[in-house]
Amino acid sequence: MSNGRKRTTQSDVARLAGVSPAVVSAVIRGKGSHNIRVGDDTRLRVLEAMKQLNYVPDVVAQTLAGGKRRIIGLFSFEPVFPKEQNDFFRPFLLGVEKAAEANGYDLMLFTSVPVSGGRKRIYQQGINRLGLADGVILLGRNPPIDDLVRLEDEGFPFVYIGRKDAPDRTLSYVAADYRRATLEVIEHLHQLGHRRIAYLGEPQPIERHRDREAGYSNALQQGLVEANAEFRLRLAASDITDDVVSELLERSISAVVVEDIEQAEALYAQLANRGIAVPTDFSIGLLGEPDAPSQLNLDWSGFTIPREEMGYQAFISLLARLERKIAHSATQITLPCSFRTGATVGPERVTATPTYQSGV
Amino acid sequence: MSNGRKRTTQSDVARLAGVSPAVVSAVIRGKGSHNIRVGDDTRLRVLEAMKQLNYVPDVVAQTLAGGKRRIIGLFSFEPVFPKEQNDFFRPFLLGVEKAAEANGYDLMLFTSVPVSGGRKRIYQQGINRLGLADGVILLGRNPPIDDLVRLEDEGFPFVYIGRKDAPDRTLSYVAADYRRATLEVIEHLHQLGHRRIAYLGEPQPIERHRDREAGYSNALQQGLVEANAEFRLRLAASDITDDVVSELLERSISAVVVEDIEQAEALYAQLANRGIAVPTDFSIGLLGEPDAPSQLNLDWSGFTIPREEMGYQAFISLLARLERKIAHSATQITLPCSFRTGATVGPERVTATPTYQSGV
DNA sequence: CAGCAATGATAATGCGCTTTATCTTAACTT
DNA sequence: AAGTTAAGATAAAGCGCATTATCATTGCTG
Repeated sequence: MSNGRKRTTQSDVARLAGVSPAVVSAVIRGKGSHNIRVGDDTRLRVLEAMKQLNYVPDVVAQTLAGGKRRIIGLFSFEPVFPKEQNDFFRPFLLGVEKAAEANGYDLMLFTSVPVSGGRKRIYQQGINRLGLADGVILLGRNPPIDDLVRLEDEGFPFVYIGRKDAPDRTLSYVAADYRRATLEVIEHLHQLGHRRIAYLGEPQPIERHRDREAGYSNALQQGLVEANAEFRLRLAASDITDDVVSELLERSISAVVVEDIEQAEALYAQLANRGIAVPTDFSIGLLGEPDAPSQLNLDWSGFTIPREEMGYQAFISLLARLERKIAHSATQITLPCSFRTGATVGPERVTATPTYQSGV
Repeated sequence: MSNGRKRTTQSDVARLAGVSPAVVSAVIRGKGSHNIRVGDDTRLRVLEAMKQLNYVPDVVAQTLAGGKRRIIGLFSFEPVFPKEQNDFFRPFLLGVEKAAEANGYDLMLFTSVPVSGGRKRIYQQGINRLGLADGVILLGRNPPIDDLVRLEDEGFPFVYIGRKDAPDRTLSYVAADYRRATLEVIEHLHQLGHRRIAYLGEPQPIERHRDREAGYSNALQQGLVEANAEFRLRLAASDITDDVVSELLERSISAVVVEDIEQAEALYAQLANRGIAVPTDFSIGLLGEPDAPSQLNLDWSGFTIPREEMGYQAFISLLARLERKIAHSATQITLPCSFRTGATVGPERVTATPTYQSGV
């Protein structure tokens, strides 16, 4: 049907039913939209003919003629079905899938993408295959910003899952509120008595890291962290040595909030080397949730990213954009994370810098 | 581009480049197939015009006009990105994705499918949306066979992941060799001295269950299981009561091979109730691997299903079918499973029916 | 210099469907 | 009875592209 022998077409049906092709089309599309009226008996005759010929409308032709495809593309700059435990992306996709299903859309996974310099790209010698979809949801930690800019300039509707900024453009995205979530983690530490809290992050911060650090800045502004305790570190996990611990102790730091699980684990290990126990002697707040398989398998205190919800909202947001037919109108949505207590944060243990009466 | 304002078309490019639309088409398609020749300078002019207009070919139109779609559909009768731990399907999809990527195909996830009676269906009032794809890979434990039959009769190319039989039809599929794998599990039990081995399966067996049972039958034929020990049970997990254990003991059964994890766990629990330890006193071979989150979290002896490989092969097989343009030519592929030892199978403990000298 | 093959390009047709403009009757108005 | 409206259907124009048949040059052979 789709290959090999000739397809059964609308005209075949029309001929058999003794009507014009337009009527067949009208029968298929049902009432509304078109101004073709079909009598009940005629409709039945057409349906009968369709059945008899085993007729299946050609979606491609329908699409070309009609416009709406009801297809949303899904483009990931990383493998869509990751093999590793690392399930970071799955919840996003689940959310998208649910939204698609709820709205009667199909999903197109663009896997035939060109790779240049080890990175997936949207454009292949100036051509993007995304065109088959009405719009596309983008995904992945480190997209080539050029591609996004170009896509935006073309007016192709897309929504990024995760915050993405581009120079002189306002991109649409659905992001998690890392700033607020970071603030909450610090508030929690504050409630437990911590006043001297340091920040430990990726050496090469991008949007999602900067958002977290902004939360730390907010905490400073609000006095949740003592001003003279402000201490920001940007180190790769492998650079978190014993010296770092020394420095933290010298500064009387009692808690650290950490961007990434790898760094958190490295810090934990170095503390352990010194015989410093978490959370008894020292607290670590993870600014997120462990996504890579944790060797230590600790119950980290931190927050949960609403991944599935983000996927869902990305779809909805894209749909809204499509339906309003406003090509250039960015929507930026930020969803709250959920703070969750774990076993790596405890009450401050009054040591070098007693700020209070020692309570319980 | 795809919505709102007019699309940039080939004619636009042609006009700007001062050539006919056919030339633009030829430039896009590259050498071969068509008999249109384009001079180098002309080609450059066209490419320049394309770039300038930000032209993106319409895949739909390309397709309708006869070009290859390079799209393989993926239709699952169950959610594609399952929320639960139950990751049964993911490896299949991973395999398919890899194959698609390797062959420059895109994947179309059909999620906008109609649901009738709680089951996903391909046909929606006689219409299937699958037509956009060149062919489709089907997936899911309990498809409505009617849909498969109809799809097959239509000549729409598809491959099922998992064995599927339909009356009077030969369907294409990629399956795991459950029969052979079951036989291997029993051989292993045999080597450990077990001679009286029972079979425990689903109350409503379908292909994949029957294949396993066929392995048990083979084992009987080969004398791996004593003829008078033949004992086949088909019970839901909830029906596996203490009576079942009694019956097994009465028959001097020393090992059971079990189709499904749920039943295996139920049996394990009932044995434990009686104080019968696995694998010391009794052995259980699981005919597969635990897919649902196991409460017991046991290290089951059983076999591994080559899921990713199945996905990959399904794609390759479909491709072969498409390229040969043979609509009706089923390909059935069976891939071997890997036996793996776990902690639920041990040497037979000579009890009621001592067949040997009691060894170690 | 006639004859022929490449080379470079065009016009026109059609893929299968949707939709707009149009047409024909039959059924109501006043 | 003339005029209007609604119902039922059709013809025809694309949607954006690929392809086939065709044409105009130019270069080359003997």
